[in-house]
Amino acid sequence: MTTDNPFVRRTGEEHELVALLRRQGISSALLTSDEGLADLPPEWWNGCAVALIDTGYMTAAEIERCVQACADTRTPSVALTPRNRVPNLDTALPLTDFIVSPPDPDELVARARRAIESGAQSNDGDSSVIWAGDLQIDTSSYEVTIRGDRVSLTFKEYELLKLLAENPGRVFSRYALLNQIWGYEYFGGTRTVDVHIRRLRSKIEDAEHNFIETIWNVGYRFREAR
Amino acid sequence: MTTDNPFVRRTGEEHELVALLRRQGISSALLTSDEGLADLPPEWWNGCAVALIDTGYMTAAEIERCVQACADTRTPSVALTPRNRVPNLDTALPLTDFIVSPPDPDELVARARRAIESGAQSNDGDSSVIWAGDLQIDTSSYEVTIRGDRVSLTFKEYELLKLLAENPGRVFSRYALLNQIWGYEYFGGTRTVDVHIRRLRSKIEDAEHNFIETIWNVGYRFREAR
DNA sequence: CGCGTATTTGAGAATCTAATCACAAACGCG
DNA sequence: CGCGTTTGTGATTAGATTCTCAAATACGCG
Repeated sequence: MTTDNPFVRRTGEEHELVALLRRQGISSALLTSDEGLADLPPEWWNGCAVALIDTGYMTAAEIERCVQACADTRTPSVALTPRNRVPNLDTALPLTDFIVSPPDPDELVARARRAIESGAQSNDGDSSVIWAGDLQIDTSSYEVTIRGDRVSLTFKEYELLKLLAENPGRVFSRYALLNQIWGYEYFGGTRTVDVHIRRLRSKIEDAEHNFIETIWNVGYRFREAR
Repeated sequence: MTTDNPFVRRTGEEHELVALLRRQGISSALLTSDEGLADLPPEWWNGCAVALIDTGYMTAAEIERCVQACADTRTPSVALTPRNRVPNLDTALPLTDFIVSPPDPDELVARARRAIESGAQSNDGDSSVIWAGDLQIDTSSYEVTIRGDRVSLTFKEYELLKLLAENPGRVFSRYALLNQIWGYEYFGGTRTVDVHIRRLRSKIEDAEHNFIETIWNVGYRFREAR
């Protein structure tokens, strides 16, 4: 994230907020004016996971332009609003969230996280999507897509993939998988797991894309993202 | 909104919050426990534009159940969270917003408004007509037309279609449908849902138009618009 | 390299779920 | 009350999923 943009003023307290978020692994920018906003290159926005908009000294029109710029670039936005101006907040603004300023650090971090999360959710209100490389698992619609293509999985295959993909790198023994997905101990077939893994693989993997690794003598795991 | 529900305790400060919102024209309920939540009839939720969840004395599991109940009924939810528990907020929860408790009145009103707004946006603004592909559902006149032709649905069929079509892509389990439309848990009859789905399908679908998808082992969903 | 063991694979049987049907009960209404 | 409509339920059927078994293949190790 470029730090020398003219309109991203970093004086005293403001700078601290961005630093605070960075310490939490969140890249942010603090907007204190709408000057030059329109001229920012797309790359700049890519380096900014969430924009803080300090509305303290802005006019309503300025605030709107900042909020709009964020919305246009799909950057989540959190407005810092003095307590006495909270009632004036325009609910029609495409603002992701707001926080009373001066903000409590924990609350700011929480709101920044939530703002980023909410942006990640595609269209559906409460849809939660697990991304795993080229794989996308939508747990609210039970849909799995691989590089955009829809994959049709059976229930058990889906459960298996979800469990593995939620825990990339973690190795699950067959026994553990049986317990987690089948819900009770099986009499007989630990082979059952193998077969389901096989069918799952045949649906989501091809020569150049391999997701599920076999750990000999132990079990299976989802390949960690590189 | 019924005020004598056992789990919606209205003691001192809490009651004031609901009253405060009502003075602003916002109907709300304050949840302080998850007891009896599942048994609430759909009408109850209709009278509640936004739910305040006082997380102060709840366990994480209780909170999750409350939040989930709101999400299931598409009621916006705002969690009242003590300052020291803000960092523990689970971003994965389908919570609409949160506010540090004890809340500032103006901020609470603003967040309640925004929460309600955000929920309303999920559908088509303020139009009473739901469009879903060739299907048009007029919620003010209870009329359904498909490519202009009027379809005559029974009450339950209409309710079912409306719920599904309002949430394209979202999967509803039979259990969820029973709760939402029938309003209480059924003894035995999950077949009931199947049969109503079938009757609905026979009225709105034909060989080349398929709206309702079956998700094996899970439930049904309205096909997402492409 | 060769052996024992673990995993993968294929195909069919067994099981389970959803769709369908037929009918009964409940409801609304003149 | 009698009739038509809507809703609920059990039985049956069709079809998809899951499980099992055995053969083939891959791996680890001496």
